Amino acid sequence: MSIKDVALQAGVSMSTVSRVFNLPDKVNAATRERVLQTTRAMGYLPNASARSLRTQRSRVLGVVLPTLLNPVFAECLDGIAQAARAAGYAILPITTDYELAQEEQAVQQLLAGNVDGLLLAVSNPATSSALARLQAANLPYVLVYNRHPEHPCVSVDGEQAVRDVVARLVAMGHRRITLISGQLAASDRAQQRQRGFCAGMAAHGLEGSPWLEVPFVETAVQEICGLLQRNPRPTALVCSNDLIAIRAIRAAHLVGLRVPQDISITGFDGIALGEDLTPMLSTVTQPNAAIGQCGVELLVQALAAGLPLTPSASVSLDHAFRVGESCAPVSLSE
Amino acid sequence: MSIKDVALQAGVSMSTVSRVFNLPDKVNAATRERVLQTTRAMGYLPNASARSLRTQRSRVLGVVLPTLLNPVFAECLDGIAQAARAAGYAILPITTDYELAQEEQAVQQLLAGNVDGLLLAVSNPATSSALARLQAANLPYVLVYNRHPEHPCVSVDGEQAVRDVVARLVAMGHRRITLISGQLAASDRAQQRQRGFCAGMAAHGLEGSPWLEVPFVETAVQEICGLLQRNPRPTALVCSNDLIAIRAIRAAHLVGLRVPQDISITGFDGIALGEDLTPMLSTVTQPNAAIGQCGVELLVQALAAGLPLTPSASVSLDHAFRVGESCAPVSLSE
DNA sequence: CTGTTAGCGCATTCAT
DNA sequence: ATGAATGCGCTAACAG
Repeated sequence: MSIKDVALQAGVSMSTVSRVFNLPDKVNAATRERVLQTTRAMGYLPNASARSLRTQRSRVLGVVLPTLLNPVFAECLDGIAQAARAAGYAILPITTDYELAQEEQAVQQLLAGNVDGLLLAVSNPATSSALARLQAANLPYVLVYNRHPEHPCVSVDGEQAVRDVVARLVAMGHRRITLISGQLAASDRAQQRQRGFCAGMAAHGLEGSPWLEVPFVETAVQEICGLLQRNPRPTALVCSNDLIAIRAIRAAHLVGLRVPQDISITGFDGIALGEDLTPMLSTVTQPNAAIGQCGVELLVQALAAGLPLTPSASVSLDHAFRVGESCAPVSLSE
Repeated sequence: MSIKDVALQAGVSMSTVSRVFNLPDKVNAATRERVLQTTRAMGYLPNASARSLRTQRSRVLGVVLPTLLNPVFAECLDGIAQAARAAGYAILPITTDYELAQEEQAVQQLLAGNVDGLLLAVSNPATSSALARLQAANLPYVLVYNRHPEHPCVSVDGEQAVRDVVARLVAMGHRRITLISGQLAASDRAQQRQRGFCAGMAAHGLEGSPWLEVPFVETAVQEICGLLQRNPRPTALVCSNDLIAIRAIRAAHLVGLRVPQDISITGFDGIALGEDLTPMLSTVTQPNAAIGQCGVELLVQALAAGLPLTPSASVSLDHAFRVGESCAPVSLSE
């Protein structure tokens, strides 16, 4: 059923019906009421495709994220959804599983889909061909979580955050600290955090310490168990995200170590669940929902202004350290 | 840039360009190559709005879920995304936060958005006005997680599952078993599980046992702490989902009870994370991704056949009990 | 195998 | 304040 049917039924022209929806002030109050009555009675809904075809805008924001199985991104998407709804935009989220091919495909699909703008978290802004394509299309976009001087980004300073974590652990007496990182190639966040770790260790004359890369969640626990059974074992693990930290806690228990008495473990991301675990996760918290909200706001602003977003619009949000229960001073017996 | 520009550039008609994309066999191989060359060179992408306006199909499936902050639904959405992609469909997910008004709005938006079909998890299929609207629109849809004889559903038998859980606990010697439920009004799943609990208790002559409703996650830990400090306290908690179970474990620790030595705790849903917790969550596992996949397959089938989905297409998938570490026989001292 | 044409549903001139 | 006419980009007859 189309606007035409409504017009016929209400005894007005198509234009009038259209105006009722788009420029309600421009139509006589009585007529407007009659039309609205009719549309309700008929259950009429304006066709989104036709509308965007005609106006060249869709009031839809595309969202590209690695995965929703990591609560970080689910929380961020939640923030995006809220802010978008508040601004009168719908969202069209696509996940990429950290795969470049899917990143590209997602951007392609979104470009063809008439979205008005894009929020995305890519693996690596410096090398992303998806981003290049986006810029070529001249569509407003903003990166979330990524940091790069040539793109508009909403993020936190992960490098500094991890440096601080190391300092905190050192202050607790830890010396043998190991970084457990996800696949370093998979994201600039992992690299950022690794840099922070190295810098933090170096700052305390501990630069010799190694790190462990656990590319797949499935085998993470096992690999960490291996690490913990070496001699001497680390007294603290700095995990590059919360999901890894949870696995590290698991691994510690499996090899008979108590957290935090025998080993300290920190995470990164601040997923909500971490707060209800036992031991409560000590972790760097990012404002995940706010990152999404901020991204949407920047985008909507740019759309309203009709201007593309520049790197100078980038925002660095504050992180914090949640003092949980998974860290403790190194025990005297060490 | 439109199909027209490509046609001009390639020296063919619009129809030919269109056919290259839609009926490639129907066009001369040489011409096809030339056109493809041109489209690539120009960076042309077919406009999705125009296409769906013209064809009255979008190859998009709408998805309505309560929230993605609960990993159950994130896992399900992941399954949906995979299956949809495999079938050549895109997805358009919307969350409702368990609110009826948002459910309705979501369906409305999706109906206007030219989706070809819908997957949804509603609060209550029996009373959902969103569902009624959907049926009126004659758009194929399938419910996930919900169970109702008058709708096509993909779900597990939550009632039976909880009965089995109760039987399991009773076999371990537990008598004082309490159900910790989310907001019962918020979903038919919660009600289903509660029925299973009552039935299971009754089957063992324990019908007098009460349950605790914890409507908000924020206060759940506190409320459960209160429950655990009563005298006599329950020796086992049956939680109506995994997120509640995790909070229950937290609560137990806060009041000084060991899990499972002092109290047994079970969950429901089988979120992936539960397997890496310490203690590993003992819980009813649902095949969350498979539920989504199955829903998509049913929907795609129906779309291919051009027929709406009937309640008789409903599928009940198997659940299982994951024997974790959060349950133990009631201790002798009890 | 390819081109011409019409129209999907809507918003927007321009006219009245 | 309202109506008639046009075209957004595309696909599907139909014609050749």
